[in-house]
Amino acid sequence: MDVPVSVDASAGCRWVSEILNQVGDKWTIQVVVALRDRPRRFNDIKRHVAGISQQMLTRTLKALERDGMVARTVRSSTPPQVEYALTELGLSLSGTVRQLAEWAVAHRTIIRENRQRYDTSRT
Amino acid sequence: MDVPVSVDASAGCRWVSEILNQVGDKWTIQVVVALRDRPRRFNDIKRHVAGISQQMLTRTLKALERDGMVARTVRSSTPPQVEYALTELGLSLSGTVRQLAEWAVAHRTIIRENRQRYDTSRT
DNA sequence: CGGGATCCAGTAGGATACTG
DNA sequence: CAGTATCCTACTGGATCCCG
Repeated sequence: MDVPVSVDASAGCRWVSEILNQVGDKWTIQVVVALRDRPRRFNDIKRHVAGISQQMLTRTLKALERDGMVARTVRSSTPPQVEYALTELGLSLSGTVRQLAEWAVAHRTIIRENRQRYDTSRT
Repeated sequence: MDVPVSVDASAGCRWVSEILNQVGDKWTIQVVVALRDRPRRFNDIKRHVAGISQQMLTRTLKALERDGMVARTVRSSTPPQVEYALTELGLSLSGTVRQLAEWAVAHRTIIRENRQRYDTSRT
């Protein structure tokens, strides 16, 4: 893989924005995190994420499947079982996201303080 | 700072989503990238980002300033000069984002292929 | 030059209700 | 159980005019 490492706006920025736009939507990460340990079925994910509607879960899973982040396996039986699992691509993303997650957790206090200071300073 | 490093859904996920929601919006990253090399003034950033409206640039900069990612310096003169610079917090974020950027660039081809395959497979 | 205020279109996302 | 279809609301983002 001989990929240019530098991200100099022209080529990379649009893509980074696009990726982050998906990853940064309201649910994608939480779904990915829910799948990181093991494959899960639809309502299993729904229970794990908590707060997501079946509508949004469907959309999120479809987007992830489209990108090849998640593999969908249908087992025809009664009741039907559909299992979702992270692919290697999805797993590698989750690893990268984890770093951002740790950054977010590590700096949440400072950010919270900054916001409060900013908000109160302009009453 | 005794912050738990693990991100096990309950505490971290909401924050990660919130951070990524801002970082992943349409312009934040590009603005941060524009400021990574050196401080810039409003229209300088606007020229550098290309495509952004002054409205969205204002909002983006305000959000970044609120979080303490960007410092705003006003130099009262004619014409007035306002300079924006990344703080250390903003710089550290840009470092973390850079990794995600590299991931995005490195996997863009695969993702593009996955999407095409998915889209054509369900014509 | 560096914005603020306003108006407006498009989309993300929530709440059901219905289906195989 | 695992979705699809529909409707509705809120926010995002663009354009434009105005102001210090």
